[in-house]
Amino acid sequence: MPNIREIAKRAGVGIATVSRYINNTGYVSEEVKLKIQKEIDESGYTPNALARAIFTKNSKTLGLMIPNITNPFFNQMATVIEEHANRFGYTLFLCNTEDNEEKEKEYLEVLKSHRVAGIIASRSMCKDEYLNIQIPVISFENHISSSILTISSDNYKGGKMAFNHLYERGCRNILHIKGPKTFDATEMRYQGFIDGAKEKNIEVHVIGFESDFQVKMLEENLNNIINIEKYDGIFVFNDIAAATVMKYLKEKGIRIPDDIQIIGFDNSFICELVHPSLTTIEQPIKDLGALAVEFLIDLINGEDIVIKNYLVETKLIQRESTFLSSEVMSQSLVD
Amino acid sequence: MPNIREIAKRAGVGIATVSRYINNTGYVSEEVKLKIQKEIDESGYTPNALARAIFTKNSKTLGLMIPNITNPFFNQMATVIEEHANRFGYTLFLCNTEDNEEKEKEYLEVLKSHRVAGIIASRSMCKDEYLNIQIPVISFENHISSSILTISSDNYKGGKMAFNHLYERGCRNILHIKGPKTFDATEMRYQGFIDGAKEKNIEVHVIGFESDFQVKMLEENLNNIINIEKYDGIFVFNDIAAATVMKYLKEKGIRIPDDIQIIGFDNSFICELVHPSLTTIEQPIKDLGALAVEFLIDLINGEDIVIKNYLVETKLIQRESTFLSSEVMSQSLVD
DNA sequence: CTGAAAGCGCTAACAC
DNA sequence: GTGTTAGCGCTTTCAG
Repeated sequence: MPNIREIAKRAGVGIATVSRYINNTGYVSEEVKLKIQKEIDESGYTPNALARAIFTKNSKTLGLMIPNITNPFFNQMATVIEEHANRFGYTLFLCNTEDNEEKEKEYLEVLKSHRVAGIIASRSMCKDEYLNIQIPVISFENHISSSILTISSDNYKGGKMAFNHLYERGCRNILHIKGPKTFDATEMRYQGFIDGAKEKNIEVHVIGFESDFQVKMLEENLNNIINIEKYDGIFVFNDIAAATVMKYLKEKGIRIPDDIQIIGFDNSFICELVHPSLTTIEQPIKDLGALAVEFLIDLINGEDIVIKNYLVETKLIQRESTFLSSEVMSQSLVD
Repeated sequence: MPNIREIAKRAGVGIATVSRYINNTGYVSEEVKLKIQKEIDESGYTPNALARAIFTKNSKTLGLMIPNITNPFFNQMATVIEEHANRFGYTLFLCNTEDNEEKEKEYLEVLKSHRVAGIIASRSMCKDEYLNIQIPVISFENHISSSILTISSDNYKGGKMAFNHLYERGCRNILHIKGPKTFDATEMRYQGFIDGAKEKNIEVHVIGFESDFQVKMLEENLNNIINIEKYDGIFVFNDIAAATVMKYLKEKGIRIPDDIQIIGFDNSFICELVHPSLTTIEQPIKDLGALAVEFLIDLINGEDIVIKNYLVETKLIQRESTFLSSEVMSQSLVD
């Protein structure tokens, strides 16, 4: 791959002229333009973004720091973020932290060394490392520090919504299967759920679950609930875990929604794939991703962002795992 | 963020000494080492990987070009690839092509400009663009060109395995729901399936499906199969599509595996999530990903790789959607 | 309109 | 052991 000097020489012009032509900055005569383009085409020249970045102090790259690209929520976020970043001319470094502090720290160093223009992070395990970072950072789902804008869906309201939905569908013996304590998002869902129950003076049960997306462990947990059949409604912290619960119930011969109604969180593709389809609280992933990128680009461009917490509304998506409206009619007669 | 000159000045040493210290190349006295480290710590200095790359001609970055990080197969691959790349000190650019030729071409330019050390690509829509590329490339799943090593699981054998399994489980009226024509992988599964059927002198039916991972479209297709209940076994090109088929069947009151047995492909987490759990052909994703990275690193390091096609064995994972062994016993008496 | 030259941050000869 | 210097490929003044 030739460099700009080579192109300049071949085209018989100065190096600055080639630069001006490539970047469309300053005047270049039509005639010269053609000559340069010809040399570029023939040699397969592509400007070196690294050299450019060194000078312009903008690498046009972003770091995406997430626990696990295998998780539907994060891979959907990644898709939206990638698409938007692209629109602004930015390319993404993929950093899977595996919720591992060491790995995240290392990645943070790598991103710094590659001089990424900004970082979008979620569920940090080394929040202190972000305190004196000189790179613009946006966080989603989890709070990192008071100086970093966090974008998330309104998990609290979502949790309350979940409770209220089960309540309205006639459930009075409700269980919440709650996510790991270290995740702000699932913690908020739990809070919203609890508060919803208090408002209706309903006593609810909660069991915790200590790691993300590990179906096996969830199954073990479920076996510890001796009388799961005594509940008539379950709110699970996310869709995949909810699907696992559904499977467990089906295997015990418990009918959904007839015996137990169930509601998840996220509105991932899983909801439509399971039978019966899963009622859930939708997180507006497209909005979350778009906002994250737009705020980050603003920060990169030196704009001041005063807001430190940005909540996006969630939405109930009703499906078969809680009674559909037609069935609710007849059910309410019984109630 | 200071630069190396700044650190050198503050530590009262030469710039080359700092470089030597950082890169552990050449001698530096203990005393000076301490002074330099102190300045690095105090200033939060991180070496500029961009500048370094310009000189060393190795950016220590790789491009991962895949259709869609939302697809479980690709996000699992991405996870393995990321992990291995990391082990060799490489960081990944995430490039979702969406199976879109324009997007892939643009990304190829971006990757070139960022001087990635290598590219791992799958399911390219612009194979010609790879012909004269000056960057090491490894492809997985799909063939790009005769000069590019393709790593994939043995989809042909996998397809045959799927047929044979259904056959052994007693199915004689078998349907294959086949993936898009443009995907080498699903095409090979189809071929293996067909050939397996020929060997047993069984006539099979095949319906095609023209886009990836679009559950809605699959459902529309299914409605066109008037008599799906006449089949007793179905092989679907991947697990998600298979799960969709299962759901469709359940809604029609067809029992799995009693009325129709079903087998998928990939062994993604979906298999364990659906009820009954889904029998499938496992792709050894960990091996595929590890191999892809290792071969790519070899290429980057200038090694010659003569092999142009590397197949990894698939494996049958039997679950409830085809009879489990105990049930097979009694079933074979009937047969 | 165009080119020479300085400088971005780094590495590696090459002297001392 | 260490510092000076050239040069990696680029952009951008600043003359002409």
